[in-house]
Parts: sequence; C-alpha cells; structure tokens
Amino acid sequence: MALDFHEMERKWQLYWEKNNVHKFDRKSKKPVYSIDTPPPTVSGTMHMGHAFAFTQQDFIARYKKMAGFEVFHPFGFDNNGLATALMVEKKKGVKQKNFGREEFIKIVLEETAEEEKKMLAAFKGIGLSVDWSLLYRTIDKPARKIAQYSFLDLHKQGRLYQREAPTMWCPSCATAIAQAELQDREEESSFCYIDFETTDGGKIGIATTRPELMPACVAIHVHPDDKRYKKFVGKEVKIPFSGGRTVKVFENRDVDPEFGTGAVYHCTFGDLDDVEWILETNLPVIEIIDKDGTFNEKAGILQGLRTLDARKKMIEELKKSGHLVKQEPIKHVVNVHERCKTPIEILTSKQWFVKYLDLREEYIARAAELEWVPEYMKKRLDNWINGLKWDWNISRQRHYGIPFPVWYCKKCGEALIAGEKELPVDPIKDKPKKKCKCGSTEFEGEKDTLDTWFTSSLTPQINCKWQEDKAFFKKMFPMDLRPQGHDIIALWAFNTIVKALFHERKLPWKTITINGWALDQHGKKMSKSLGNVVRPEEMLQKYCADALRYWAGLPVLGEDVPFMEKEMVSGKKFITKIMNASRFVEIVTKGVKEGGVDKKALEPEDRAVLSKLNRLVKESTEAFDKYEFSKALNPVRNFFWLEFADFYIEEVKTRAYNKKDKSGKAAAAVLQHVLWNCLLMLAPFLPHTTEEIAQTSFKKRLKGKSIHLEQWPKADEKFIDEKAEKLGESINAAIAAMRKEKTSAGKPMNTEVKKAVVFSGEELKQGLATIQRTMNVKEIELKKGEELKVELEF
RNA sequence: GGGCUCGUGGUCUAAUGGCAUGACAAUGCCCUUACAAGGCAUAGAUCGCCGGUUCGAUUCCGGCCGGGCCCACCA
Repeated sequence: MALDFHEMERKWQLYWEKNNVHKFDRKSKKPVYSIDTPPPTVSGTMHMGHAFAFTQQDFIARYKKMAGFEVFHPFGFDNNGLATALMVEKKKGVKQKNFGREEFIKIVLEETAEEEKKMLAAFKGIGLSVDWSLLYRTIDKPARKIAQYSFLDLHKQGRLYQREAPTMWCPSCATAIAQAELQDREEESSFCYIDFETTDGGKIGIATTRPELMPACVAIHVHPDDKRYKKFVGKEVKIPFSGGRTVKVFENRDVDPEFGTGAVYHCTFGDLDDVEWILETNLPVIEIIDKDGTFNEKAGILQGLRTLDARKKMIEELKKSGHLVKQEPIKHVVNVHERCKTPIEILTSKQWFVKYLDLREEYIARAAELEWVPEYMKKRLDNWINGLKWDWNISRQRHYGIPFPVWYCKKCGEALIAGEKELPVDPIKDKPKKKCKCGSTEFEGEKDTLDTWFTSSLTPQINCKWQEDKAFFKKMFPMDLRPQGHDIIALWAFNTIVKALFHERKLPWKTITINGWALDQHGKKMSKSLGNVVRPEEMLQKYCADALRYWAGLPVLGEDVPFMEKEMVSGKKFITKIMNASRFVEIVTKGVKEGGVDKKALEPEDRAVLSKLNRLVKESTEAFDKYEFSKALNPVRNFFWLEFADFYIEEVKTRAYNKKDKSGKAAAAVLQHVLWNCLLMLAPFLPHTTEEIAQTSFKKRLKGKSIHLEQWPKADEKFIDEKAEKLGESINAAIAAMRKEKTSAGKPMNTEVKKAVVFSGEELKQGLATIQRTMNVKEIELKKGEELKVELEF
C-alpha cells in the first residue's frame, strides 16, 4: 500500500498537540510521573545522539502514561551559556570584546531564537510525547530568578566565597572555566632541554615543553633521592631573560627522576601541579600572561605576544644565547577548553566559588540512594567525586549569561547581595535597594555571569516552579526520573544532586537513567572532523520517524550503539508489515461485532496465540517497569511477525473469510484482540503507526482521543496455557514442513494437496484440522513418528 | 596509569551451567485474494585469546588482547 509516512506522521503530531494528548493536568487525581528532561544546548542542530536519547526517554514517558500515571514531560532549551554565545560569535563572525554588553546580548538572543525554531521543529519531528506548553529556556526570566535565588540561598548557607586564586582560564574565550569543562588533547610538541647556570658556576639542565614561561620561573625542583642533583639543592640558579633573577633549587618527591633531565623548572603557572607547589613552598607568584592571553610587561622580551609566538621567540633567543642544549619532538596531553579547544592557562583572578569539597562523602552516600539504571553508571559518579580537587568556580567573564545578583560598594569594596524580592536582577542596570554597611550608596554591579551549569543544575527546581508556586513545588519535587547521557554524569547529574542537597536536603529525583551514545556504523564517535556524522533529519526524510524510533528501541539502555542504516530499513519493513496485517484484520472483521472472545468457540490455534499473547504482555510490562525497553520491543516484534503474521493469520484465514459461523466469529474476535494488544504494546515505540491504525481500524475501541491515552494491557492468567502452546508449536512445525515441501516442489503455497501424511506424536491429532485448512489439504493422515516429517501428494 | 563497559555467523544482536536467538546482507524458488516495501527455503559461528572451577563453560573465576567512555597525567 502506498502510504506517505511523512504526511501521516506530521498529521498525528499536529493532532496530539491540538488535542492536548500529552498535556500535563495538574489537577488530575492520577499519580504523577515527572521527568527532568535534558535541555539541549542551543548551539546547533539536533544530532543523532539527541534523537537516540530523547526517543528512549519518550518510550518511558509514553509507557508510564498508558500505565496510569499523569506524566509530566517537559522540554527545555539551554541557551544561557558559553556554547550558545560561541555559536553566535562563529555564525556572525563577531567577538564579544568588540561589543558593549547590551548590544552583544541582543545579538545572541536574536540568533538563539532563530536556532531554537529549527531545533524545535526537529525535536517535534521525532514524535516526542512532550507537553510543549511546558517549554522553558535557561535564559528566561523564571530560570534567571531561580538561578539567582539559588545564589542567595547558597550565600545564606555560607556556601559561597570569593577569592583571588589561580584559576583555569581560557585565553581565547577570555574567561575562567571549571574543572569539568576541561578536555584532553594529545599534541605534538617540542621538548626543550635547557641548561641553567648556578651562581657558583655549576650547570643544571631542565627539560620543558613550555620555555616561554621562563620569565615566570620561580624555582627548580629535583627528587630528593636523585644523586645527580644532590649538590644543587639550596643553590641559586640564574634564569635567563628574566632580568637577572635567580631561583632556588628545591627537593620535591613529585618529581620523576626518569623523565626529561630529572630536574623541573617551576613556573607560575604552567600546570595544575605548579599551583600546588606554589602553595607548598610559599614562593612568589609571577604572572606573565594577561586575561586576554597576551604576555605582559613582566614577560620582558615576550611582551605583547601570545603563547605560541612567545614559545617560538623564546626558543630562538635560547638558541642564540647558547642555553638550549637540544630539542626533541614529544607527544603529550594538554588540557584544552572543551568549547573552543584552546589550551588553557592558569591565571590568578577574583572569582566566586561554591564550597563543596567538604561534603564529598555525603554526595557519594546520598547518590547511592538513587535508583541508577544501569546500576554500574553510579561508579562513574563516585569516581568523579573522589577525584574532585577544586571547589566549583561559578564566575564566567562573559557578557552573555545570567548575571550575579551582586554589587560592590565603590567606597569600601564590600559585596552587597540582592534581596529575594528584587530577583531577577541585572546589577549592571538595576540599582540596589539598600545602603552599604559603610553608609555609601555608590555601587558597581558585578560584570561576570554565572557558569551555565549553575543554572542547568537547577532544572528540577525550574520544572517544579521553585519559589514561584509553592503548592506545585511541594507536589512535584523531587521528580521521578532524570534521563541523561553518560558523558555528563560529572557535570549535570552531579551538580544537580549537589544543588538539591544544598537547597532541599533531598535528592532531586528517584531514578536516574543513563543512555548511551549514537556512534557511527563502525562504533566510532560521530564527529565533524572524522566526517562520519549522520544527520537524523536525513534519515527521517529517507525513512520515517517511527523507523528511527525503532532503531533507538533495540539496544539495552546505557549502551553505545552504532548507527546502522539497515536498522532503519528493518524498522520501515516492520511498520509496513504492521500496516498490512492490520488492513487484513480490518477487512476480514468488517461487520463483526466488537466484543469479548468467546472461550467456548476457540480452536487450538486461537488458544495457542492467546496464551502467547498474555505471556508477552507480562514480559513486556515487567521489562518496561525496569526501563528495559528493548526487552519490551523485541519480543513483541517477534511475536507479531513470526507468530501472529506468519502463522496465526494464515491458520485462520479460511475461518475468518466465513464470518457467519461461530468459529469464524471467534477467529475474527481473536484477530482483533491480538492485534489491538500488540498495537498497545508497540504504541510507545511506534506512536504514529499505531495511532494511524487505531484511528482507522479501532475507532470504536478508543475510549479517548488517542491510542496513547489507552490503558496499558493487563495479562489475563486464564489464557496462559502451556499445553495449548505446545500443540500450537507442533501445528506450526507441521505447517512449516509442508511449506518447505511445497517450495521444493516449486508449487505456490495455495496449491491444493490431495493427500498429506504427517509423522508425529499422538497429540497432534487435535491440530490436524488446522493444518488441513491452512495448507489446503483434502485428506490428512497422522502416523506415529519420532521425528516430525510430512509427505505430500499433489 | 586508574575506573567502568563491551567483544557471539560477513555485519548487528538475544538468551543461557547442558541442543547458541533473531535481524540485515548472500543464494535459490514463488505475483499465494493483508503484504513483491512481500512470502518460502538454503547456507553461514571452535560465542576475542589462555588458564582454572565443574561430569559439563559461550555463560562462573583469574590473566591477557582488542574496542568504547570517563578520570588522572610527567615539567
């Protein structure tokens, strides 16, 4: 049947929205099931991973709805962050430093709105059961208010502090970043061996990949057990190109005597170790890099350059002066900023921090109370928490973002925090309502903005209208489910848990499901640089949304899955099969009164299929309750295709064509019953296809406006009958054997068989009539046989 | 380097202490009154490698190899 799947799917998407099928009813008496969905970053298009993860979360949402819950399934956009601003900078070819704050924000907001529209259409296109009226954005007023309120509350609890401290800094984005925003990148670099002279005429050699930090060198470290350097300990070493400074040689157990020369030159700040060493040794800090990434006046001959040029220049100068002994190529890992891939620097600046390292053990203990699906993902969080070294730096030196609700007194410098009633506040535009402690009324607003994770860690609070609607919050918090990817356990899951514990002393949800990634067909990560990105829109265009959803329903939750186009083909074929089988059922049952199955009129094939169906319902329900949706989809698919379509339908065709007698009516009733229940169980996976069939063939059965408002089927134990299934198996086996015979004889399946002899066990006697009908056999005989065998006479 | 995870016909996958599912691809036959976007059939796997427990291991245990993700990294 030629059917335009795209048109069909669009039709139902619009229908659901128009008829409020997925609308959350706050007043409903049903128990609530709420989902804290991941707000995708507005910085590009919907990618395969999105389609994969959101579809998986949608299976759960749709199932819960059918299982009797009032489902709260919102959708949000994360558009307050650096990623969004960088996307706009790139798209428009601009940089924030060339604009005033307000102007820049305006540009970003305009562009974001445009991108959002595209993304929204894409997400709607995969048929999510989202209540779109709940759409939120992390830059909108409610989110701003909640983020700032969170700041106030943390401040009240003494969880915030401001400190001038060495911080990981992105010289390209010109902002501080957090530990979680780091990424590794392996780089080819040059390992420089440099000889220093001691003040008493000796020579000590060091090796470094960062010679440009020479002017910031504050010490030399050697291992205390290293005999080669024992004599240098405590001596003064002359540092070239640093205005004749000398530094001391220290003993330090962190030094690896095997690496390089075994002597390390220590600069402020080359890497994270340097920061620790500075704190231990109480050495001076010499900062030679400015916030915009250029070397300053303390860098002497390197002033005005940026890191890479400075490195080149320093190497040249060291060569000329004879300090450079040799250079060798080296591969090493550098920390880069995940957003722009620029190697980070460590600079001292004034930043706001959330104090949270002290409660690491509590986080681990509380997080263990959550239901983790799959369970093993919890370890990733533990791992992360145990490795935490820094408090959470929440200051970003960016124009675009949620502002800190903070002013500083121009006279005494004291920070003044906004009052609850003033929120949301923009301290640049708005004036504080209070005086400073010192009596001054002159203030300057905080120019920094909050880290985007400071806000996105509050999605449960945003969804539950924290501080906005107290009754609603009480009803909804904590939420039931957080579905998210394993890549952001350390970021999103962790920060959300921390925030909920700080603010509410409660976990933010009951369950957390972790979905895997969509990889390319060879199991590699999809990335632009590898050129292996498959766009979901393309696949939707080529196949259809339900086919894509079918693919997302196959794997086990949490596993990474290679994207295979053939799964799309397979899904589409399945959909076609369902449509065709449904059409058959509709045709043969036309005019038959809908109703219960008459148990007395059942034939062996009916009893077998009903038994299997009811077992399947049980199995599928149990799987869904454990979030094992693939174990709900696969068995239904196999039952539908391999049992129902391949055998049952064929077995009852002749009965069903004759609707007048009891047996024919029973067949029609069973056909309808089995198909309808399969549709219900497939509805979470293939919402469009099942809706189409429900609306065309089962209109009378629909209690509400959509199949998605129907009750999930309940298994009826009365029908589960092992004996009936066994007989059914034997019947099917005999039919399969006859098909094989017909095939090898080159005959069509409907060819009349004059006589058939079946060698099998006694019990098959009750199934002979079914076999006869199905295979068009005139005369049939059962002979005793150990192994099943058939002989046909045409 | 540490943690977690995966490793089953050509490809992807299911289950399981005792005959290893199914899909896709391949091959052959069939226009059969739901379906050629289909049906039927055929062939194809020493279940990554090595060792242990066991009457018996693909399954449990240990080691190794390989893929993936996260974390830490040597200046």
